[in-house]
Amino acid sequence: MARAHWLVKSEPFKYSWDDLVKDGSTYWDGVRNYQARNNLRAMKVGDYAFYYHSNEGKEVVGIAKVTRSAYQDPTTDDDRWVVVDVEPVKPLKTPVTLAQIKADSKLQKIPLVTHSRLSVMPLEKPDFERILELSKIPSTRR
DNA sequence: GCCAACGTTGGC
DNA sequence: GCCAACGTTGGC
Repeated sequence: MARAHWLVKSEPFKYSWDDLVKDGSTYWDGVRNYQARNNLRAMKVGDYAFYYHSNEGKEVVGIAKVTRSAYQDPTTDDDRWVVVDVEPVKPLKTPVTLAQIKADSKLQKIPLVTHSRLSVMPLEKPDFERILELSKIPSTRR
C-alpha cells in the first residue's frame, strides 16, 4: 500500500521541531480527541507527516516519519488513547506559513484550513506535494 | 488576551 | 437521546 501523508500539530514551546531533532525520535503523545486518535491509529510505519507549529509560528517547519504505529499512550492509563513514534526526516528549506496555505487556491480544502482545531490530520498526496513546493520558495521572494 | 469554533459532559 | 453548559484549542 502506498505511503500515506499526514500533518501533526505541536505547540513549539511544548515540543518543537528542534526538540524532535535533538531527541532523534519521540512518541507523539497528548492526543485527547477521537478524530485525531483515529488518524493516529491509521498511521503506518514509513508514513510521512508534516510538522506544524501552532500558536507560535503557525507554520509547517519539517517532515517527520512514522517509525512505530499506534500503541497505548504511556502517559495515561486510559486505554482510549494511543501514541505513534516519529523521527525527523528533514526540515523544510523555508517554513510554509498558515497564511500562505490559506492564500493558496489549491489548498483551500485541507483540514488545516477547514478544521483548524484538529491536531492530527490526513493530507492528500497532491496537497502534501503542493506544500512541499511552497517550501522551496525562498522567503526573500515572498 | 480575547473570542469563535468545536468537542465533551451531564442533567433531564 | 437531546441539548445546554462547560472546557479547550488555536487564530487573531
